[in-house]
Amino acid sequence: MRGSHLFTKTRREAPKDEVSKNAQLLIRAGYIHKELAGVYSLLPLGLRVIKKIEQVIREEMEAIGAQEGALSSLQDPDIWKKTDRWEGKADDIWLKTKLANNTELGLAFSHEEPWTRIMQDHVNSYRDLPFSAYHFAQKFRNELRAKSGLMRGREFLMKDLYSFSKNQEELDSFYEDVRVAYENVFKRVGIGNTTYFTFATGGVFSKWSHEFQTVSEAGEDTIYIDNEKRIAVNKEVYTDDVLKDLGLTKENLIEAKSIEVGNIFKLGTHYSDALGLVFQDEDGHEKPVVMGSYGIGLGRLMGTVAEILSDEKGLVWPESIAPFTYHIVSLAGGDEATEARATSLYEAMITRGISVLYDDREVRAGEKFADSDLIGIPYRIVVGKKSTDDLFEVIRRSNGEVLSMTRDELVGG
RNA sequence: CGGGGUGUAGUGUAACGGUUAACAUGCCUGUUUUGGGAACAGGUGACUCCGGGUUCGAAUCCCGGCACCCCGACCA
Repeated sequence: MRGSHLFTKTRREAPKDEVSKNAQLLIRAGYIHKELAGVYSLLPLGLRVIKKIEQVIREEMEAIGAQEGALSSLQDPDIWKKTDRWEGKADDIWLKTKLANNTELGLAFSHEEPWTRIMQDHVNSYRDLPFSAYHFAQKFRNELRAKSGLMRGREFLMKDLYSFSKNQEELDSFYEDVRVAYENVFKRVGIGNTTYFTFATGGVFSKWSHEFQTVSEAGEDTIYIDNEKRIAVNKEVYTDDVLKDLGLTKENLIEAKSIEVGNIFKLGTHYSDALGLVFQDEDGHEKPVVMGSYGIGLGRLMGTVAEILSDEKGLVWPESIAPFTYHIVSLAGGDEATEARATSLYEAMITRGISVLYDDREVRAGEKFADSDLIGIPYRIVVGKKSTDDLFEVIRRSNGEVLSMTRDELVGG
């Protein structure tokens, strides 16, 4: 991608209606556009990051055998009535709409019901179990108060995974697989060492649910961390009984604000009972499928990385989810030989399929550096009159380290 | 949903109830410049959120609405 073709522009100042660091930086750098409170559109750079995050998650989901589908956002009220999530308390969260003939529809705020119903068509025997399915889908929630940029929105992309098992043991086993997969995801996107496996409110079928909480002042949750055991307890279940149960002592716990970047939850047979998702077991008896659900909000995750891995100059993406790996900054300033050198490097890298943004704009060095810092691509290759055809100055965005790399090293050949 | 706050060029800000709504930045022209947001000159860009009202006169005061931000409540 050539910088001169990229339609987004950077801004010196953030719009005054954004207070959160994640939204300020992502808007200033041209990753996202705010449509409404709690509703953001993705611009080319932002979409690249989201796609990268999506791919990291996809790889970890495939690694535990989950199968990808894609369910609709428009929802049939019938199945939600069966689980008592169409009216009453759920009214607070739904965004509902109507067809021309006045039929009511909902915009999905989650997908337990539709996934469960789909499985009625495909699950008959114990031989069909266990398995798991996931998708990346927009969620719509009528948040009373959207806030903190990408942290709490009314429309957002979420990966949700559902598991279908014969019994509790199978569910427990898969649940553990997901825990490991989630830890891998958070490690890979660069927030592994500040993210804690956290005990939180459970449900009817399990004592706890678990959250993955990333320590950050931008978070809305409060957790108590045991750094030795690398686990935490959400404030909502922070009681003497719970601590005793978990073998934790107050003296070893540190209170911290945190962002919930993932949640895993044992559903038991709540949804399968309500919607009649059953299978015939070896013994000939009909039994409800035992389920689990597991979610990661992609936009929130992008926002969390923006919050945590940024500095006063701008964003700092880890290679795993950066929109580009390299940022060639050409300081030709009208010097044809320099420009040719930069362009030649760019074209060679593109030919090799290397992810590179080439700032070929005719602006001054200072502006290019400032923009490059703000956009936060991991490696900046500075091509100026000082560089030669073979040796390039490469600066690591995360720590400012200056590397000297040959053309062959950069082009990979 | 309760409480508080804010709406003025694309963006950030200013303007006592009183000329043609100002400054910075952005954008356009030109000259010069070219390794950390350059300089100069000229230009472009606003029914001051919407609707009423008070007044000789409203960006400014009052009423209603809408939007946005913050705190709280809420968040399978």
